[in-house]
Amino acid sequence: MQQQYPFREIEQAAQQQWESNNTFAASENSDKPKYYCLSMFPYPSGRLHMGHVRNYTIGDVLSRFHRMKGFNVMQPMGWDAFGLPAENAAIKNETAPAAWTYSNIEHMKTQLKQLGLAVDWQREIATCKPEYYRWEQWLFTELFKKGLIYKKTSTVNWDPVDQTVLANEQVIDGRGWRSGALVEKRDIPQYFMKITAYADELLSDLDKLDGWPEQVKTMQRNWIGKSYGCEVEFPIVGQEGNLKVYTTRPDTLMGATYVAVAAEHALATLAAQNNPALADFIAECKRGSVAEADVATAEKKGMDTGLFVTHPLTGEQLPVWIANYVLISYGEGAVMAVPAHDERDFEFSQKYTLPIKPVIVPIDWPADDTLLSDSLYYHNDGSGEKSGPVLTAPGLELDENGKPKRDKTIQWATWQPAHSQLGKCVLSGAINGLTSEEATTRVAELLAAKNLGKKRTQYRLRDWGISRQRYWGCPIPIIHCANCGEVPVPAEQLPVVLPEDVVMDGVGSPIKKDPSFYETTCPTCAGKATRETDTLDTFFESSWYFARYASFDCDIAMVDERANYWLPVDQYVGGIEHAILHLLYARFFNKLMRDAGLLKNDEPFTNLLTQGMVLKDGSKMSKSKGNTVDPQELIDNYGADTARLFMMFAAPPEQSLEWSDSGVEGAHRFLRRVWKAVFDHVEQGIVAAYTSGEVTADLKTLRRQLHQTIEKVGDDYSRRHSFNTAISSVMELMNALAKIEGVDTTTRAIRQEVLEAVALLLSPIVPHISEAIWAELRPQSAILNAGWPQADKAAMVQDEIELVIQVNGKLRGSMTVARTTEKAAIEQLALAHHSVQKYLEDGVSVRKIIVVPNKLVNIVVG
RNA sequence: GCCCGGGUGGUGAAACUGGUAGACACAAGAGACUUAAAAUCUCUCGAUCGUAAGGUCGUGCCGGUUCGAUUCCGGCCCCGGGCACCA
Repeated sequence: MQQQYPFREIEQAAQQQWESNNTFAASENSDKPKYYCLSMFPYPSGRLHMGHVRNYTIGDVLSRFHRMKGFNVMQPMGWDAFGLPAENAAIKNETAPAAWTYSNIEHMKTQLKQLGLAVDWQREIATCKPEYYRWEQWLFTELFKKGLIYKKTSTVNWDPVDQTVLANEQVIDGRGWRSGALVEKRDIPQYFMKITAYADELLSDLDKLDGWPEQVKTMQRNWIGKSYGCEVEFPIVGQEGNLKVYTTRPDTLMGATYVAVAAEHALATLAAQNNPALADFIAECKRGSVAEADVATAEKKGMDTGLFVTHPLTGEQLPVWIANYVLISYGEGAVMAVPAHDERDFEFSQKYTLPIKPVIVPIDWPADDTLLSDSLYYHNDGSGEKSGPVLTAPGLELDENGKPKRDKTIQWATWQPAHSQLGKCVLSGAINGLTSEEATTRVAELLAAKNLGKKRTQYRLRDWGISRQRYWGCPIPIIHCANCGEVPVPAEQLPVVLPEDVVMDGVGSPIKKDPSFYETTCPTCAGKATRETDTLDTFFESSWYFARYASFDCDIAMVDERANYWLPVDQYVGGIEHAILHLLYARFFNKLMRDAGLLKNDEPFTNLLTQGMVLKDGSKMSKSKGNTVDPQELIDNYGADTARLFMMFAAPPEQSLEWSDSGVEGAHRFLRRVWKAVFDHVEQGIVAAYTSGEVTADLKTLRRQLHQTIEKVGDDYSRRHSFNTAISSVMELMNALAKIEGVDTTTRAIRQEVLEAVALLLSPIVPHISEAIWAELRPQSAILNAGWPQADKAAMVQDEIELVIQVNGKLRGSMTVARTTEKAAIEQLALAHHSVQKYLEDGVSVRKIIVVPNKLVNIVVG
């Protein structure tokens, strides 16, 4: 054994052996329970970054741990290979996106192998290869035939100078990133997937996902956003037809003081026909990006259309406004505005001095008939502090200005109706006195009687637009025929292959300018026809790759029976940034594939671990911030085991991780200490690990710690995913071992026992060094066959325990008692304890004694 | 703006079910070894008062519940993730 820790040699040797023996090849023919461990596949951007190292180390630790626990493990790897960066790189470097992508994959694959991942590389897939995307083209045609994919117009960011569609990311402060031109919204026809048809199941099945973080499920629930409300129709004054709105608060209908429509709404277009000022305003609203964050943070602006609608219940005429805070894509693209009970409507009404009419009060307010009409009080206290309107009832105390006193004892004077809580209806005619819940039902009935509305369930979730006007993506398998319309490409003509040998000039997609791609014949009538030249959203590829790994080499179907062996994925690991979109789309695809008879499971991922980001100097490592650390240097200088150990030790996996050069040094130092401890032991000759016999108290304590550590580390790996504390407890064990100096037979046998266990406990995290030291400790056996160590329960038993003594909850001392000491005896010992005595003087009496078993005694005096 | 997280020493963090705040590391300081340096090893290390014993304060801020709160509740501040065409 070498005295110095030879990490390069060790790592190379181990990796070569794993590769030549196909050590981590997964097979469906096993008696063991299966464990499918999947990490989110990387986009082949060129080089591995620290986020990859963290993600894949977590996945590898879980894979290797489960392998040791006796599972039939599959851990695959592949490439999310289509996407925008390849086009940008192609324009910049004058290379084809395909060539750039393939060379990146080559390099990154080498890097991943240097990390020592227990991956089954036979199953590698790249989504840009026809043998992968032909199957999603096939699924597309099937879903198209079923009506689950359809075409409609929708809005994109348009760069009027570059004449191109921009991704949200490419819009900076409302301008195109290359041209600097003001971006416009433009409507173009696109394909959509009917994810809303699965909204209910996507929502309700979240309850089955016990292995998912609660925060992710909450985010998905809110994203789907099921709401129960009402559609309400407002007849348009002087014209045929009604303006339809959707509201979640029908109980506030009597408080509506205007209606607002989105700039894209048909009524807005109509009103602008003979009104240039309005047309200008609509044009202004259509500037800027389509991103919801931009729309929602924009200053609230609006303009009166001059049109009026009739309130469906009161007959009152309400003005119609165009407002930039109304989203065309949600509900009906129009809202009834109730400034008294909606924050946004309130802000808008303040700005444009529209009336505010409070109609909801807390349940225990006086009955409506005691409210006088002049008791309605619009409040703006002039303090500059934002304040809603305040309702006041007779009998309330008013100050010298006639305003209700802001006094805590008079609840109403400080209650601001603009906060949107539920309550009881007042000043509301036919629904006076009803609770919000009762009013909701009653309003629906009243509207239904007039044929001007009804109850409706609404989702925030929208259908998924999948068309992209870009080159480097999967071609949409549709043929446009003048006679037959949109014809899906027949299965036997798939795949529609994306030409890879192209030149990117930065103006539009090469296939849109390539007749040899788009000119074709109609599969139905054989007449001249053109291919669709849009490509699919890259989320399409990443929505089903988890199934393809099981059937990676199947060339007759999208997936085969092996998918039903491996799925669902037992453990999915990836960044928290994918909590909504990717994970929702993948769940959706799983259900689509199930309903197409391809899969049996309802949900794709049983357990989910969302890993935090890698930061440096408090912010995310990224090229643009110039704060990246190249993992390659780390691997070259310290080895993969150090990189892995540091990543797992620096923070729990779900939290963000702060990069630290000296932390890496520390991780490396620990591995050297482990190596040295084994070297020193082995130098004197290896022995059989301790099994039984008399031991000294110190050795007994060491063995107790050893077996407690085995138990804890197993729990940390499996239940808690708390790799950092697993490592720290092994460090503590090594520190304890270092204090034991004896060289007698028993001590050496116990040292052997500890070191063997340390190799096993650390092996999921640092597999190379663990394998090497195991080979020294047990020359005739392989660590990969050793399995997870068993904790010896008998060795873990503690005869004496330390109890903390508190007086009034403050720490005053501690005492050691036998484990079996009775509660009463503990109380007496605590009262008699010297640290307690001075708190019992001066006639204070003991009021209560609380004994928390194995923890503490708290004496309450007073 | 909306939804979801997070905030603990000089730093990364630990405290798992309301029960000893700061385990384990990093950095720093002191010492040992060495011709010297590196490496390694030993000790100190939240703030504050005290010669010491010991006391007081302390987990973003304000308030509450409790014998006891980093942990539960209410309100606020700051930082991060997502917002449907970045992946």
